[in-house]
Amino acid sequence: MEDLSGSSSFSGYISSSFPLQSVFDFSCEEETMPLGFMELLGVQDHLNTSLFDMTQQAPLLTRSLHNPCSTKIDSSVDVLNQPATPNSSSISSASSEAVNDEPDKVDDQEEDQKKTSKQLKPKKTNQKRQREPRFAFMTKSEVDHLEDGYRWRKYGQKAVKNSSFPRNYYRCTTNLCKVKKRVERYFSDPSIVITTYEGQHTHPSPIMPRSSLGAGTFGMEPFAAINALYPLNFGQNGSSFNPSFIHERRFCSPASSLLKDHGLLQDLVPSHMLKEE
DNA sequence: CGACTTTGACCAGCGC
DNA sequence: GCGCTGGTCAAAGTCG
Repeated sequence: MEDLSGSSSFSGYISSSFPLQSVFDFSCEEETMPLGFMELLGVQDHLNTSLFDMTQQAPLLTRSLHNPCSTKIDSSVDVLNQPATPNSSSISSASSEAVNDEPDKVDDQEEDQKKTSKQLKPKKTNQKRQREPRFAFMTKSEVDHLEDGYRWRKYGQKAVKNSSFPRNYYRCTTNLCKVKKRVERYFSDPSIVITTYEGQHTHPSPIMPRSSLGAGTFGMEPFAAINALYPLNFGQNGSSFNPSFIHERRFCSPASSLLKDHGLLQDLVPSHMLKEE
């Protein structure tokens, strides 16, 4: 399509397609962790075994993405730090913005929409759109929509600039649950799916049988498509996204809570795979 | 028939 | 102010 050829950097792609480029903070510093991934998914209280755990049995993709650097900071992005580890149970819910005035806006919208049947949403001035905290990660998968234990309804699809693959928008089908997710393919490697979650589930996973997850077999059928999983960070300082963070994080800070004993990548990545390209 | 997907249109935010 | 792009809505279509 357009300038794809010129912008083969992942960060560039992220910059254009994710409003979260500032969020990819792969520095090795230990920072406060407002929300863990599974907390964002709303499953931490319901499942001891996370999606990350699923991948322990799956070969992790250790691909080196192009051009690690280059970042511009998008200050509009929610600041959300990396979940320490998927297993982390220490949680401080401090997602900076998000959450608040949603109900009011929703009420207004609903009323107005009822009044003006075909008319679309009332305009909201004064305020920027408030967004839920987000968490993005990459998976290597043949299917776009990865099963994560929740039920999702697709509500939109958009062609994305700099990508020949459309972005799909999903919403949790559970009543009162406002969690959304976006799914798109990495334009330079269609086998990689980038999933971005927004918001927190307010309910247990409706379709994930807990008993099937804990032990060795843990019902892999819904997850069979997942070959690899990259957590993408939501950092605070807009430092560069480094696609090789998978490797670097492993080595850069032994004391880092990101990786400690049960750090994500140590859980996920066999050491020999890290050495492979 | 209900749940879900598709798809075109509309709106908001942002950069120029 | 204008145009571009991302995000969302909702009617119509599809599927089980």
